[in-house]
Amino acid sequence: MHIAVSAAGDDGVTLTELDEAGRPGGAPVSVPREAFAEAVSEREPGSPRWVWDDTRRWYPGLLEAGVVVERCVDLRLNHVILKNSAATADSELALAPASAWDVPSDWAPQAASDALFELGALRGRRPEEGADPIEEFRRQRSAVAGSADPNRLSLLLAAESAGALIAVEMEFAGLPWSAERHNELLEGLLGARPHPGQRPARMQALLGDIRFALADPSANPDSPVELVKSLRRAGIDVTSTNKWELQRHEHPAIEPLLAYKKLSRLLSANGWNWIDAWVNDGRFRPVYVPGGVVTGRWASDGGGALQLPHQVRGAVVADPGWLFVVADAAQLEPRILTAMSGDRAMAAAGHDRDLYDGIVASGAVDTRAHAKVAMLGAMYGATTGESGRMLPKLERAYPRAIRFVEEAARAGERGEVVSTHLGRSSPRPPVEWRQQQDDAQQEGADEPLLAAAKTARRSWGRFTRNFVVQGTAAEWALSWMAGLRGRLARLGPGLPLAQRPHLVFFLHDEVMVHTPAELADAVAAEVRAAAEDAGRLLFGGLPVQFPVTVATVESYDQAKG
DNA sequence: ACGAATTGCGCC
DNA sequence: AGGGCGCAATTCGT
Repeated sequence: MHIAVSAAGDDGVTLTELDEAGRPGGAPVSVPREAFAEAVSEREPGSPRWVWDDTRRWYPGLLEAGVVVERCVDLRLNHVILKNSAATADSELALAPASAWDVPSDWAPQAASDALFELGALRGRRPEEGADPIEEFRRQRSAVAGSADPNRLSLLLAAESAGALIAVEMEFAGLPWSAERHNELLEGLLGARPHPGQRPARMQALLGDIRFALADPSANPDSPVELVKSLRRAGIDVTSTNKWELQRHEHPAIEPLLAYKKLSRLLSANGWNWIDAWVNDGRFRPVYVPGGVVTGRWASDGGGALQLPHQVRGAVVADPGWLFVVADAAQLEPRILTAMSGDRAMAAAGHDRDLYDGIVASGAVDTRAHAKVAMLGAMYGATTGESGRMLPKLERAYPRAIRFVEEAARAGERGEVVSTHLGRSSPRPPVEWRQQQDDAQQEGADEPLLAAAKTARRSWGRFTRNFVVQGTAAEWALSWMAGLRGRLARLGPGLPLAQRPHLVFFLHDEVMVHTPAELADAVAAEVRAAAEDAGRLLFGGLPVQFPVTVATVESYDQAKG
């Protein structure tokens, strides 16, 4: 059963039962905002699917009232998918002009301070006209029903909506974070916390080494422009200060300089200021943004949640009596490519073992490192270097897989749209791109113009090449996590989220569950089972495995990393 | 002086 | 001539 949730006046909520096609069934029921959570929890035993415009708008309040929602339809996220999908291109929804449903969520993130939250409540609330959730739900059901493969799209929409629930739940629970342990890690690497504007001792010492090695007492590694000048004066022929270029040179200044930059990065991105800004009551609460990346990956807003450096992962510490179950999907993207392309040779290479080892065992390349760089290159569109050299070997052994990504690249170069397995489609190239290609076709187009157009064409091809793999991997990961979420709920039936195993972190192909220690083994089993489910859901009977590595740990740095 | 763009690097 | 991001600090542009 579906129940639509919509705002009624300033401070009420209307609940309307809907049938499968999205038509209203019984009479709508209006309740005051204060009674909303209770009204939802009363319905829970029958587990309806809650249909609402924006999970971030409705769900935080429910969680605070102790209500965990089992299933939902996030109309805004699903709208974006259907609006862009090639599978629903001729639907009423896709053909309609832009509306309130095309505007990104502006509901105040839960992580905002109270003061900001109050401010957000006063402004930034869009008018509701043209945004009737019941009407939108009907349009979405109709678009899916009229597509060539409603099952795949339905799965995608369900997974995306489950992700929206999980994102809010992870913000609600927070990632357990020991500020004390973090401080110890920083002190070990940098020295004691300095006064504002001062360098930590370890960086100050390295600065001395750099200046000595360059024979330049005023060298300033914090300024790329000045640093390039200093390096060139010392006879080091660089044009930029990035790590890649610096590493190629042999000079006593290079090593301390790279060490300095590494520490400088740690200090500015995840140093003491970061702790002050982001850790409260032993929890790090970033804002996750489902669907924040065009490929369907999540993005995050604030705190750099999806870029936590390995250096500080030791500060992610489970509560006393609790543990983390950390799991990641092994070689996810190559396996996704294997399944999408139906490459049986590659499926065999990855059967019951590390896929890269299997590629070596097949004789295609000589080392695991070569297999890995060649596969990544194939999926990213590398043409030069080691990766480019390995590619022909890979293509001889696995022609179907390699041709699959090549096809996606050629389509992009022609300006076409490509789609993931479940039907999320790539954006069309920007109008300037189209214009540039057209200009290059004109008679008398000069050489620089032709070259620039070709560069842009290849670049868009690399994007579409990667889109199909990265996007389908995101679909698998969402399905995995959504299934795991349901399984975790059954490990602690009726318990509030924070008192039973719950997800606390998600990083593209990796999940982390915070669990009472005695349930850790059960959680690990659910993680594996959910991964098997995800493979079956997306690819049915194809003989492609999606193994996961699972570690039960007290702190994040103990997971393989 | 200020906002926009760039650089550099962290994650997958 | 290698895909997708977010963030801080520097540098550019007006």
